[in-house]
Amino acid sequence: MIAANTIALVRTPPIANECPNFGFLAWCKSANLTLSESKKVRDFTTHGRTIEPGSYLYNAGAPFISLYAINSGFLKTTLADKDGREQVTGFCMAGEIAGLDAIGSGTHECDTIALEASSVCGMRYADFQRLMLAIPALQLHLVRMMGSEISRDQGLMLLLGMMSAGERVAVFLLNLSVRYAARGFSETRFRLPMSRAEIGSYLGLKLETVSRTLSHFQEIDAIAINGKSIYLKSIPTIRRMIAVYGSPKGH
Amino acid sequence: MIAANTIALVRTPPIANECPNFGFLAWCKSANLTLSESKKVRDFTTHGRTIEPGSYLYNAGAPFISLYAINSGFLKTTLADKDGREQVTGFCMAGEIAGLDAIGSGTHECDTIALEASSVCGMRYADFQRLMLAIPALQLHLVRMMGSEISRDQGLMLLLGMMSAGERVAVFLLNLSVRYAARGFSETRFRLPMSRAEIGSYLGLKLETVSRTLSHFQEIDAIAINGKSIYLKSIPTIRRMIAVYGSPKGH
DNA sequence: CGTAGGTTTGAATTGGGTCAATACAGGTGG
DNA sequence: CCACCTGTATTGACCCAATTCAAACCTACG
Repeated sequence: MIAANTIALVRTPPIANECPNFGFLAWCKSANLTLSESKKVRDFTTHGRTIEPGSYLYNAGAPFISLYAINSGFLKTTLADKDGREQVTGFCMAGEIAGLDAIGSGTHECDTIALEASSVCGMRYADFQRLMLAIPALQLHLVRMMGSEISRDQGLMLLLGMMSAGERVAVFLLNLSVRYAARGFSETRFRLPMSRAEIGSYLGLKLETVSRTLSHFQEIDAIAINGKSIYLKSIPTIRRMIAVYGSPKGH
Repeated sequence: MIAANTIALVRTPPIANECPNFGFLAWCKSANLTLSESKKVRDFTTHGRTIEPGSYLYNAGAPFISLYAINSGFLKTTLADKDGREQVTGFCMAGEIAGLDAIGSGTHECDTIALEASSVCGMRYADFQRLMLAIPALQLHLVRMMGSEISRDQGLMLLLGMMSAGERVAVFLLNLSVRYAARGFSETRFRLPMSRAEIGSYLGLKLETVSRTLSHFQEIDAIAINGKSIYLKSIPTIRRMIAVYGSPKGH
């Protein structure tokens, strides 16, 4: 232990370098941990695991070992019912945490799959629990994270329960825009790393409907889209699609 | 303090009597708390608040003060988007906990409204947090509860995203059946305390569709229904409706 | 350069929504 | 005790948004 610490003093690069851009340390900051607490977290963190596009970060049914902070890349989470039908339940980008779905049951309920080459930091949940006992702020932060996951899911339920295709796609684009902006990327020009079918699955629509809706948005000059590259030409117009442009199910 | 304890020894009825049937103490048991830990929880619990049908346990936007354990009765939670459209996001029955939606943000996101006369026990979250620091098992239990809330929501997302009307209603009936059974009630004969419109809102359907689907289930002799009373004549038949009886959106 | 997977677009179909009329249940008051 | 009234539930006829089926079109990649 002492030897390890001593060595660490010599060869540990600045903290930021071990979790480039995003990762658990950025996350510690948002949890308001002190520097020494952050160091404790770092000691239990594995760095820089990379995942090829199309391969799994973890499988549904796998025992819950670790939480993952996404450093870079883009992943999807999918949930299957017992009849084999599956639905995309979320997309994960740099700066976000994956694996929360398993905390309740101890088993992953989702598959989490890279859409493009991604890099993650991992932390064993057993270690995390031990740290939580020592660092109350960490505990609160976990609860808050799970709370926002619940809010997110409930927003999606609202979307799936009562929005028209146009509204769903608009919500989806605006949500991505906000998340890219929060990470310092352009809020108007970005890539859609997922396929039309995956967007459709997430929104409860068929891929053809997604494609048609995007074409329609392009016709009315709200966006320009070319394959996976999109440019939001008028965010206000897109925003106006929600709850104004036809909501056949709304009251 | 000492005086209070002394008095308590004399006049405190058996724990169960303060939380009849369900409530926080039943819940402590499922959290594997020791008796003395349970007593601590009880000391912070308010008992027997009753809510008239149609009135609110709490409003969306209200600051998060307490968690509630449902003793008896039946409530719904509804979520509204900014355009005023609202959707039922869940039903709560005796033995379940309400208020978890607020833990993330500190503000209730849902309205929670009694469908029939209900009685609840309350516990201030501030006290709960303090107890969590003292009782690690409580902490784990909260996290597990939030985890199951996430699972529940994701199941509903699956339902809303890819199931036909028949499947949705079948899932709904089977889910209620299981929950009633878990509480010692009949799994085949029970009441639907909510209106058709509320069922529809929860399932992403219109009330007419719910009514038609129930009538159809009755025609094929899977159920007998009369207003709010239902009898599941053949649970296997209902189970077979899921993913077999037409799934227009399924693959 | 050819093949495979993803995307766009068109035409036909349909599940569930909308509108509307009727039936029923639970209270209320005469 | 019954006639009335109000809100909920059922049922029918029609309609439309989104799905399904199908064909053509890209784009990437070996």
